[in-house]
Amino acid sequence: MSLGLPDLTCPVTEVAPGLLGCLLGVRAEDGWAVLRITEVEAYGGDGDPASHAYKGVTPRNQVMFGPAGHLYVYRSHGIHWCANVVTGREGEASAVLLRAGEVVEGSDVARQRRGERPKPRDLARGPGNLARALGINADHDGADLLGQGAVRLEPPATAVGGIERGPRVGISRAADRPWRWWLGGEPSVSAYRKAVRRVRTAT
DNA sequence: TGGGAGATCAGA
DNA sequence: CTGATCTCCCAC
Repeated sequence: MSLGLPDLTCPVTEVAPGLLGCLLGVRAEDGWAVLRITEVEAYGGDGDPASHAYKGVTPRNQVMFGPAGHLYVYRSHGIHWCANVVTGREGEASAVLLRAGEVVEGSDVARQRRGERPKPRDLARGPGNLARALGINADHDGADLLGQGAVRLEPPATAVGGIERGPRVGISRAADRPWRWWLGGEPSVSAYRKAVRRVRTAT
């Protein structure tokens, strides 16, 4: 049960569960929407082979090495955008992947961005869908979450409880680490899937 | 409810 | 060539 925002400079495995229930507001070109975070994953920290920062700084992951409280956005599978909250001390890359949430404001805009197909609970289910529902893209990479900018992170509106924990989704390395946390009973939480290596393309 | 395949591209 | 994914389609 947390009240305010967690201290983002703490170790990522402590910060991650503290982000559950927090609110993330995003202003994009086509509108403003707010989301209640219901599922997260920790990356980085001490030698995490599943982290984008595992092999050091690159143009893509440089935001992860910066100060806590900024948004790290990357392109996934050439199709989706995924958003992370950078944590820890400057220089030591670590971040919390936002995997799912419940849209609490601007659901009309979110619906417009996601299309008619998905059910209400699927609006921001899964990291790619979450980013799309909020209108997050490369423009938001590096955004300061604690100021009055386009992306803002705010404390939970109500007490948070019922936190559950388990292995991360869709990764092949260090797949056994229980670095995913979610709010039990929340319909927006991703279904667990093991990582599957693609076999090959014919010919 | 869950497994399998395709889409599509940036990173190393 | 692989991947911190999603959606559609099919079997059970």
